[in-house]
Amino acid sequence: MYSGTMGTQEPRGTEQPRGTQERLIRSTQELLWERGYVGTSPKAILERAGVGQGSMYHHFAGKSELALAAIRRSAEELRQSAEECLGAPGTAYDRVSAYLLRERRVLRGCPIGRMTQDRDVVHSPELRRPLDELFGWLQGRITEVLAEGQRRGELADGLDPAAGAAAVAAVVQGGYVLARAAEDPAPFDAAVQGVLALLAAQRTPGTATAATTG
Amino acid sequence: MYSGTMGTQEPRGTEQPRGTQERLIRSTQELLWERGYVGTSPKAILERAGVGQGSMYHHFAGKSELALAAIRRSAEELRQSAEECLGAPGTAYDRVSAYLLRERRVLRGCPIGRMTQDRDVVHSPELRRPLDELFGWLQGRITEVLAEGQRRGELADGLDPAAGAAAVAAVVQGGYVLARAAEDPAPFDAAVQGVLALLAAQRTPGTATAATTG
DNA sequence: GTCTATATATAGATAGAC
DNA sequence: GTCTATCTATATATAGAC
Repeated sequence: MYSGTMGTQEPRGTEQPRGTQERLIRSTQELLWERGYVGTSPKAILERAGVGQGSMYHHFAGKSELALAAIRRSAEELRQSAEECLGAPGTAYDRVSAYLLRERRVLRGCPIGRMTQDRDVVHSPELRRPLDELFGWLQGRITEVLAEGQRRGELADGLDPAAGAAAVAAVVQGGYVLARAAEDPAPFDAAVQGVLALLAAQRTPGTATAATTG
Repeated sequence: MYSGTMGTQEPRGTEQPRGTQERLIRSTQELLWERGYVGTSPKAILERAGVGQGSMYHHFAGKSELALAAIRRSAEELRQSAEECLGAPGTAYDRVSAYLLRERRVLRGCPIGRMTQDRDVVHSPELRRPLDELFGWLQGRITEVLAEGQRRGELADGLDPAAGAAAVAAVVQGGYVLARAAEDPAPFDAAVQGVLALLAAQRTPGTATAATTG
């Protein structure tokens, strides 16, 4: 049985090869990102992790339990990464802009968004939950940022924060799709520029770039 | 060998069960949509089509050739469907709005967008080409519509048509992702409303709803 | 805990009868 | 053109030795 993503034993600090369980989770994260759930075999996982089959089935009951740990981990990493941009100081526009423009390896796509195209994942309540939670959090967080911008007088009152937030989140996920179809990051960048320009038009006069209006 | 999507023989008009080859393409379209390329087995295809294994390998060299025919067909159907909205009369905003609001079975996602998450598809130049062409066409077509709106004086000159078009296309694809993560069409609808509201703010004063300005 | 068999089902395709 | 064997490789997991 899988003994929990966080629990039992934290890295000792001087743990060299980082532990079998940890390596299994990491290689599963990578493979799910590259190949999706159905395209990822237990064999590929243990080969990339450099462990034997017995080890894998000792730490995890099977493929789906390992995938659950990997998906949770990826979602948490993504959440932290987004929060670094969205929680930074600056105007609402600046923070959303930072989120949209942060360095991404566009052609690799989103490790969590990708999972929504995997039948076995969305059909499993357990596996789907981390996706739902991450994107729910993300939209909520962007909504907060936009609403705060309105309260501060940076953004037009007519803007619907929740709808704007959904559009921003969708542009990122859809940008990946367009970029992968073209095998070129350009459509992603264009979509981001497009939504940013539309959002910029919602700024109130005088909210140019840096407004330290607490 | 597969003898071409369009060619050799068109439906006779009174052809009852529609032909083995046609049934194979249709069931492949469905399965690729539901399960993706890697998740679709030849066995599943022929079972859904109701034909034997020999028939399938008689008409198509293998899975990838069949997938190519199915993907081309789906892309063409999608193109026609989009053109019905984007080529309709009305203001640029109305036409883009019609495209964004047309009836979609949101939780099923986009049959072509889905393929971008399939490693075997994007790594195959032949299989990826129809995706590239469809999304390239789509963004170009929306760009035209927006640019035309500007020329007609309906939309603000400051709007970048190509970036706006990329954003619109991305919102649709990303909307599917958010909706599937939530197992609920609501995020899709919210994203569409969000981008439409932002676009509406680009309309010039006096271009309310129906402007028959030829 | 980790390893090497072993086992069953399916994937993807070929061969050859009708 | 269509069908039923047949075939090899892999997916996913279990068993049991060390």
